[in-house]
Amino acid sequence: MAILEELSEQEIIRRQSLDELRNLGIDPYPAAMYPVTHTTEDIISNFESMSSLQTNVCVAGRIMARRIMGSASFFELQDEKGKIQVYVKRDDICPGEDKTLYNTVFKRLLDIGDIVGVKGFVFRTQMGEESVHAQELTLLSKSIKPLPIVKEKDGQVFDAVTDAELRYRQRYVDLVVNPHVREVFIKRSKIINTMRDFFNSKGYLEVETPILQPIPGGATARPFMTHHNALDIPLYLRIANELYLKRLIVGGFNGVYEFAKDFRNEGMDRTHNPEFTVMEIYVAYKDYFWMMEFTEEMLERVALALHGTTKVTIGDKEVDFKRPFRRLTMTDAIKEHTGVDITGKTEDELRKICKDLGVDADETMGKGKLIDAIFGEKCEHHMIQPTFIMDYPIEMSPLCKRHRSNPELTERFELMVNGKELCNAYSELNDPIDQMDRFQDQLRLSEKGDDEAMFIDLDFVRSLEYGMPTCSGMGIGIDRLTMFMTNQPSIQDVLFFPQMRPEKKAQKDTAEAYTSKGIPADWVPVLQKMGFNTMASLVNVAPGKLFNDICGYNKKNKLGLANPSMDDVKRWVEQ
RNA sequence: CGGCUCGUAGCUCAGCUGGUAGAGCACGUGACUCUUAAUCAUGGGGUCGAGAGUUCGAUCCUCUCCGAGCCGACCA
Repeated sequence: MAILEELSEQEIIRRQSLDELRNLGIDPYPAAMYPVTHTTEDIISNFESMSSLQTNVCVAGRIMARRIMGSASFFELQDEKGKIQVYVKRDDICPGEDKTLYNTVFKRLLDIGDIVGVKGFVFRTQMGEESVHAQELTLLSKSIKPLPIVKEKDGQVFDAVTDAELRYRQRYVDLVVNPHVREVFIKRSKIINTMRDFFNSKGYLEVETPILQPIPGGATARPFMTHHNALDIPLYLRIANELYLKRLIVGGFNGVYEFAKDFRNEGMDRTHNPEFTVMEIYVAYKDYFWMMEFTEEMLERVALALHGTTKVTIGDKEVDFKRPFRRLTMTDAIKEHTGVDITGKTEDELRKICKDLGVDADETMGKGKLIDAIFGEKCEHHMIQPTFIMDYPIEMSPLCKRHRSNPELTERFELMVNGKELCNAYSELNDPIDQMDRFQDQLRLSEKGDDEAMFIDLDFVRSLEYGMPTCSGMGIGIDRLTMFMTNQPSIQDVLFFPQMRPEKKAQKDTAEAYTSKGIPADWVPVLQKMGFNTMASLVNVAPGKLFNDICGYNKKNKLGLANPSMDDVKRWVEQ
């Protein structure tokens, strides 16, 4: 009575195949290792010699397509590296009298999606296709849920799975049926490895710092809160690791870096995920000029490692990561794109400039925020090619050293690429008295209503009191960098498992909930199939209509159940 | 948070000024020893996202909700 089950017809058939396989003495989930000798890529790339030698190979992977004929068949085997066609001939895999392995197991009990191992030799078919001629076929893992079917011919793909929800929620399916998706993640790994190799070659130390922090410092963002039971204190998931890495510079390391997951309890969109990866690096005795050159070299290396060229396509633009990048002060950038010189302007004057330029500004905004608003609205999106924007207003940068020649500014740069911020770096503030003052300015901002102001981390200030060498630090968003380097428009395409709203299952009462009210167990699946998934949903249903519907359903589907009486049905809906 | 679009078979998608649904692939059965989007024959498969309303009757109209995407706001 398949129709009454939760499972689809195809799922039921596959579960039955599972039983049949076991009855034949075949374990659909064998424990033993399988002695794979080659990947599909090994075979394809060495095909000429392997086929002329009829090299024996042992490959394993997933069945992605089957072309079954009488006593010979072909299937597509997909492994991590690609696909290859396998030729299965009945009398080759069943040399004796018993043809069960071919006729029953291969043709009927195996399915697309199953993971199998093949021992055989490399050859080319009459049609010219590179293939493996199977001499032994082993089921390694049975798939009981049908995969989406994607067809392909001459590189053209038919019925590709594009549904974003399925792709992101069930990334494992996406990776199987859209093999090109894995390229993005392989490149992501290569980006990180290239950076790590670069840092290590300079002798900098990869470190790990706390994710659970009592004070969420180092950035301005709303944190996720949690609670430690034994200590009975609130803890925050980190929004940045800057303050911890600088403590390590105080402790005497010359260069430290961390690829860190940060967490921010804010909005989600095409470029923001609640958890994201940032690389931060701090190097002693350097300043932000040095860091600009370091950043240029790092990004140029990444582009070359990935593409073999410094030119990278992003959307309809071509971005060139060739050193050196353009450098522009924030003041000059604003002058360039608005014609206004903000040098030496007071807060009130800046507010008027905003108004004249049509930039939204309100009373809670200080000088720093006003300038940032002008830059954000009028300049940022023009910076397509990598551009260092230097010398930010002091109010915006409470952890950054004052500019050596202008006390209203800081020695900070951001690297803009494709109109977006990619890197953020400072000559780090190491004057503990100044640092404490800046934290207190933040406190005042927060009292004024700025909910982005920073928390004060007194232990961090204490560490500076012991003395931190001059130092430059830089942070770069790895997700955003990966989006740029792989030309993906959405952060969800560079995260394996982007955050999604939880799936909700339709609520269903158990069979007991029905039977305890006098409804025969046989009728429960019928009622649920018709949408009455809970007893509550039956309340106030017209008994006549329900009676007609379920008896009709019984008849239509030839269930052969004894129909209830009209009075029975009345009692059901009166519960 | 606001605007727009979408949600129909396992997958990709049609459909209907409102009369409970179709295709291709996949799946079942049968045929077929070099196929390749295999082919041929035949068969089964659907709470049309959920709920409420209007109606004799809703997959379709109205409202609410859920989920997704795009744009904008906010946030970095």
